[in-house]
Amino acid sequence: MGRRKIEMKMVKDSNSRQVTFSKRRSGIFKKAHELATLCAAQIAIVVFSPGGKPFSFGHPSVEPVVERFLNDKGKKSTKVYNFCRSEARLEKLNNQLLDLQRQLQLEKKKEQLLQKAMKANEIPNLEPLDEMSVDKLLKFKKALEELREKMKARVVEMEASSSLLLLSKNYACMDEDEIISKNSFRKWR
Amino acid sequence: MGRRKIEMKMVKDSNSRQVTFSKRRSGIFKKAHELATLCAAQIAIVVFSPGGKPFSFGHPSVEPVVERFLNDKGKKSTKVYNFCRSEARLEKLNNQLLDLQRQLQLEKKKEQLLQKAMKANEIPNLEPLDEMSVDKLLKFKKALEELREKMKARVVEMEASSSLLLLSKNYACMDEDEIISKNSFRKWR
DNA sequence: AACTATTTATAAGA
DNA sequence: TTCTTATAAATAGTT
Repeated sequence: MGRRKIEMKMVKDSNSRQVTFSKRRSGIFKKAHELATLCAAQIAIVVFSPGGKPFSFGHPSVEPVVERFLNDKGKKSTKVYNFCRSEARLEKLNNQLLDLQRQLQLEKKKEQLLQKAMKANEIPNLEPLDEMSVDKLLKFKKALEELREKMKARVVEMEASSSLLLLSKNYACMDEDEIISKNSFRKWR
Repeated sequence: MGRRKIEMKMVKDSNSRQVTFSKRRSGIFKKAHELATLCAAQIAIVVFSPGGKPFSFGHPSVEPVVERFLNDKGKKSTKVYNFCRSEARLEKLNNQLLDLQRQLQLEKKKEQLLQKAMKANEIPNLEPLDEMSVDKLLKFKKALEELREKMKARVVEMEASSSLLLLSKNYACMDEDEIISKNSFRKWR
């Protein structure tokens, strides 16, 4: 499009490349705005210039669109990108918290009882914890360990920048089940 | 662009709107591909059709580009999106894990000791836990409670879909020092 | 930044 | 839906 047709290869001259980038970025953002207007569609674009500078366009804005996308994905994808629905994740976190709370209350009560018992038996400075508590803590620890391993792998995978998204994703979806196929996502091509 | 010039308003007819969406989405994705090829640029696009179906294009793929963008943002913005560097976040998680592990080992050892003591003193079924352990667990619980509260607020705010990003952000940055104010988290809108 | 000769995208119609 | 095509829009090279 222009005075001449150009080859679809990287523009070699750095200055020309920057000019082409600016022009085409503007063009794409304009098209995105039109798409959003004409079709009442949400769209987010993020792009890095050859020099590494970030640009973005979003309707209504980048973040909610991206998050909607990432959340949606979890409903359908089986491999790495298994995000869960927010509600499910929240509920899970809540349950973990409630478990912890119950545990702690139990511990505090037993602590009191045990300390009394200790005094009565002249064994100082000991506090109560039943086997269930220890078991639950061990399970929680294990889950966190798995999370850490996944994050490590991810960090390596993505060069210098690790995935905070994936962290929370894996954490929240630890035992999620509703998953289909990763390939169903890229409709383009 | 076409047989006729059209007004830049939402296409009223639902079918026409879907057709327009499909055509223009293809066009934008093609332009994005060209931009990436010509300029060696990274680009990610996510878009929802009028019917709410997600489509995406990414070079090299959506996630790393989006994450780079979000991470970059945190470095420069004093406002909302203060993500932490991945490494810092990972290290913090690691430390939390190590703390938990130490705690558990301590508990297990004390449990054994206490059970022996119990038997010696004829007090059955009690296990050891020192005051430090309880204190640490209480602090951890408190942090998780704060997280839960933030998530709840967030979910309400964003209609049905809560912010996984913000979850992990708040979680990983729980005791970060480069946080400006608690309110600075809800920036959009 | 502006200007155009061309190429490309696309609205309507089939 | 897919294709055709007249026209609008984008843009490569130029000034």
